[in-house]
Amino acid sequence: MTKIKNMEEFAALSGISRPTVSKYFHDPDSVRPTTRARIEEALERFDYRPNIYAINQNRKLTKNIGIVVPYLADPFFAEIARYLEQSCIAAGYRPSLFSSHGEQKLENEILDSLRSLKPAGVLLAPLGRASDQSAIEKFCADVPTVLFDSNLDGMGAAFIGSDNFSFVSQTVEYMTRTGEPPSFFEMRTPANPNANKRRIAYVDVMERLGFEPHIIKIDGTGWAFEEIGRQGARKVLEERSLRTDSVLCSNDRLAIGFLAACYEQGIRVGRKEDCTLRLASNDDHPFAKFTCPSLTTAAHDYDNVAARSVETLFELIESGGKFEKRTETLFPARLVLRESA
Amino acid sequence: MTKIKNMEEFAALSGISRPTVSKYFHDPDSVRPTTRARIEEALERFDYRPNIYAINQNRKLTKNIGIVVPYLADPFFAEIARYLEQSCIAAGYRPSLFSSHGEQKLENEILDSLRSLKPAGVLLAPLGRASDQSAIEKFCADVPTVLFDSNLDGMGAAFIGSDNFSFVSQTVEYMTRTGEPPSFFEMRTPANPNANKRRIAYVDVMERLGFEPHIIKIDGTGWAFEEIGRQGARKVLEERSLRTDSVLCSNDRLAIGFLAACYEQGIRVGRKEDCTLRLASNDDHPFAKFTCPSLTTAAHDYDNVAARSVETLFELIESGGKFEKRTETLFPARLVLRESA
DNA sequence: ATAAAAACTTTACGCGCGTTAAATTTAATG
DNA sequence: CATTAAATTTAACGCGCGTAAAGTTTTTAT
Repeated sequence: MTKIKNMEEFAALSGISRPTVSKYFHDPDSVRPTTRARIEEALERFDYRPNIYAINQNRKLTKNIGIVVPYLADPFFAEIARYLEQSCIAAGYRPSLFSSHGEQKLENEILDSLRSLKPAGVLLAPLGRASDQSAIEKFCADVPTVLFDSNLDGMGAAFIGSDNFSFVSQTVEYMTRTGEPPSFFEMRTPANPNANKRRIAYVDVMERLGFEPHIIKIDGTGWAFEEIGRQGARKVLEERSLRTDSVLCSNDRLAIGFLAACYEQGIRVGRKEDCTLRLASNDDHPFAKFTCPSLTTAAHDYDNVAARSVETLFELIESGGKFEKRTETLFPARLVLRESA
Repeated sequence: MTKIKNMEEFAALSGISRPTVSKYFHDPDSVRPTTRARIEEALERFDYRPNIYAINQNRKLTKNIGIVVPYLADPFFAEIARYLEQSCIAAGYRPSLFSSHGEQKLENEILDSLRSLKPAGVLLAPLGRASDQSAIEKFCADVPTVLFDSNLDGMGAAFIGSDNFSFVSQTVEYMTRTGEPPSFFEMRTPANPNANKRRIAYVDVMERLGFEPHIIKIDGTGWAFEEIGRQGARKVLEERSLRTDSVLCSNDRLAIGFLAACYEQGIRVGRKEDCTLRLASNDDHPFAKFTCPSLTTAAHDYDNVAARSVETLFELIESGGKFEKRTETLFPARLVLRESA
């Protein structure tokens, strides 16, 4: 089988002129069906692919899409990234995946290198508090960007995420309905803006239900939430400073640490008779099913968040990179009842 | 500040000729220090970056490196990918990360799209049994590739991974020394070749120590190991077909499922007096620290596997993409004693 | 059948940079 | 200061493809 060097050669072999072949690769539907058939026939015989670099050099708009998540070692982001990737591919784009690994420096570097990729658009889940706001603002001014998961005021052309109020109200109401109203367990300085919204929602819901909110703030920085949660829970349990027999964690990864601490101290968690503590949480982390006991939690609407994010990005790209006004789309949570509460 | 369009313009502004500027970007040390200083000064003032696509169009060897892992939702691979990424960046390369998400079709597509990226080299952790061997073989013939984590006979220029024998012998010996010799718990048709090596090592070590091996094979396919492990453990526990009070799982993700099943059934796991089962495993998964009880396991030498992988790839690239002969490098495990055994 | 529209071919230029060869400048050496 | 070696400049070509203009063929509509 002959090795094809370039489109010229391939065009000759397929019996179609190069400009038409070029047009075909840009959009197969833009050529006559008979022409298309001939090209695709040749494609089967010769296995030619246009040179990516040459293609993108002259196109104002590449077919690249950048996907940036704050922390890929968190399976939650790995899952959502997977969905985003595949949606992009299905729509004929080339996604590239990046993780900021929790570091501002890295997030900035990624945005920098993304810029030179000249992407058609970017799906960005920012670090949050740790983000370099001005860097992100500048980036969004140059590149059509849709924010997801973690909102930064006014940045990007749109935001798609989960409705933290829905998360917390469902978990709080459930716990209140079936037992004592929960305390709220969170990091003192959370990395993610969702955490702040959840705290506010907790206070709000508790007051609405006529209970006094009780917030437990634990120390620790970084993205090792499980360890932070465990240390914090140990301290709380040892000091016996827990005022309630039910706790709502800000997120599942903290809860995983909390459960580990309980297990260490022989505290049985769950709603069975021999249990002294009920624990619920938010996110429905992929591992929440396998904790001991399994974790009652409010689940993200993964599929909708991901689907709407890419849809929005595609709309943005088609509108030339700008929306009339920034929109924020929030999807409600789904309560997942398991053993822990 | 002026917007710079191309290298011509930037060269003019910096007062250096374009070919020299080009040389600088290829290797800053290849120009005279005074020249370098002038370029870098201009770089500060004007913030210009060469167009990636134009750069790579004419270079036989790009500065791209592909990193492919079988399943990114497994934090183990996310962690190792992070290390690999950063090593590549430090060496002046541009890594791009891909996950096969456990699917052969996707792995093939990744290799295809990687080909058109014309990477200087690729770090590939293949799916294993599910891989399309001939596709990978062809790919490795065209692109300098180093395999890691999961070995495929004769493929790639080198393999770097962990010594499964070291893993299993340490866990088996420890369990034997401190209690009953363990049964071995694994999937009937494991996705990963390491699993086979571990089974063989188990049999080998048991016989060497004078014990009869006992292997429990459970059903299930795919990459949802935790769920497979739980289902399998449930069955074993319900049928009371466990012949020993100690079990060695082929990998941590299965063990996580096993522990969940034990918890459900009220079986206490650990080496304390009230425990009826000891469970150990292999991999030292990022979550192994947070299971209940925490998991005794054999840890990969993450850092060395990752470091050696990139080192080897760089050597490969410098040798022009071919080694005299294929090498296999295996790093021993480190036993991590926790609560489960 | 004829006119108009649509698709295709031919020709040719440009993108931004790699790269090479010859001419020139600068630095290093004795 | 003269001699060499090394670095830089100038000039020019090519990479593979996008794309535009003008001419030709095919399809669709009347």
